[in-house]
Amino acid sequence: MGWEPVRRTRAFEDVIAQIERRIADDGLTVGDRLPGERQLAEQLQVSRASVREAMRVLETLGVISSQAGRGPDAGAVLTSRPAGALADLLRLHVGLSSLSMREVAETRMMIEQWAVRHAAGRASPEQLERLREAIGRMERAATPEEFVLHDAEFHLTVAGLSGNRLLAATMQALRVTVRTYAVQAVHRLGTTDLLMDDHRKIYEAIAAGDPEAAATAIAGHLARAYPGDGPS
Amino acid sequence: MGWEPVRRTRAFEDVIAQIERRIADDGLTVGDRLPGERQLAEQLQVSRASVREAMRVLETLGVISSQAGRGPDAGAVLTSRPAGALADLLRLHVGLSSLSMREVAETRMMIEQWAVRHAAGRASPEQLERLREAIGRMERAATPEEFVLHDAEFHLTVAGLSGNRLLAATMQALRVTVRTYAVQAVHRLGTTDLLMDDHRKIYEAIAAGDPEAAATAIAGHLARAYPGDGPS
DNA sequence: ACCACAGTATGGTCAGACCATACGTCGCCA
DNA sequence: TGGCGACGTATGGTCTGACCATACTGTGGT
Repeated sequence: MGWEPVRRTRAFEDVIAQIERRIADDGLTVGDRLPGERQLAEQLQVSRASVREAMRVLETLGVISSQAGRGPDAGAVLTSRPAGALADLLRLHVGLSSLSMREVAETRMMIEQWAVRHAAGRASPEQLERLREAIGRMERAATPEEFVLHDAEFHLTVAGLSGNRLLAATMQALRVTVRTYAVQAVHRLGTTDLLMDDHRKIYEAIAAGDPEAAATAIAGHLARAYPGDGPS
Repeated sequence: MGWEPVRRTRAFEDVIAQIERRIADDGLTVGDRLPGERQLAEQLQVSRASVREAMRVLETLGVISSQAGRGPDAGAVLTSRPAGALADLLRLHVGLSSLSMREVAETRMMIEQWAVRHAAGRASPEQLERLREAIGRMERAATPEEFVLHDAEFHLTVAGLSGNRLLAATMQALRVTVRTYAVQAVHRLGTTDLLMDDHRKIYEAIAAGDPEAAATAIAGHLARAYPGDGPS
């Protein structure tokens, strides 16, 4: 027969569901505060431990941020940090070998190609300026670590050109995940001249409004950076 | 001066870090069991509550799965379910309006275009067979809910063609997120004839090995499905 | 050989306590 | 009157110890 297993909901799942419902019904939004853990526990008729497990889940998903003490900033506040959650997710699954660096790098290629294709010729002067500044800082970088830092800034700005926060957050998480590899790869290359040329080509294609040239430049750059696992 | 705030790590964060280290060092992999909560608490010199908060985080990220009782399947077992974590993340952030359906739909378009471009002409006979079966089931679907179910099967198979588990998992999460919209949109359309034509075109382009035709077909299909927020 | 029952290890939940933190408030003193 | 220091208090963070529900494991009887 069509029997369904009794879906036992754990207390903390119920807490999450009710918080979610209040977000939808009461129109709670980023910046709003949730009731304290003790109050929430009493209102929902569960123990504080269950409330805390729910908080931990929501915090992991980048939806709340908790602060001890007293005052306007204390307690659990609704936030929006999907990138942190995605980064944790990628790090753990890569560590478990349930995702490979190849897949991560490939996803990155996809996002950046999409972003530059849709941004070529449409980037604002401020965005172009940010790209130029990042390139400038890369040129002046003294160490591989510093270079990678500004390289990340460049590529995150590129992802931001898509105007899509989900893609931007994913890109940020991907960068965090490959950061160690990136530093090692820059060390290995010795020089960053080739990478700098790539960045300039990418910038010019975007500024010139040539989608295919930008996509090609990105592809070449990432192919150089991930010869078998790489940086930037 | 370059003072950094003392980053006081919470107990459960330390637990996560140590579990992560053991995954890396001891080569733990999917299917392996973690020690029981009580034992872990004693070994790490923290309370069971802190261990449980760490477990909740890892479970949220799709890395472990807990089962009560006794025996080989009981306890916390390492798993790999990134899609569930991604779906939770999307649902909450869309609910908070920190992500829009437009961004979700756009991301979906990007993944599917990438997948078909890279799969055209390279899909295995089994994969093509799965696509044909999904189309067949869509044709025989009696209700919009049923149609959307098999439509999801088709599109997930398409995403799987990329050979990239991260993209496949993301696609799965995106589908879950737009599912309600999809059912409503099919109701609104009244007929599924146009959608069926789209699916056949996509299939043919993949089978024929024509990347650009496949990409165009996908784009047209999704444009039809998301006129302002849609299905399929 | 089979089966029923007690034992036991597991996660799930709860209650209550204490600590650390950071703001609010009150009152003292200049 | 203004400032400033001590105390009060609400917040999250942690711990302890207990009990429940679940599901295997072993044991003993038939």
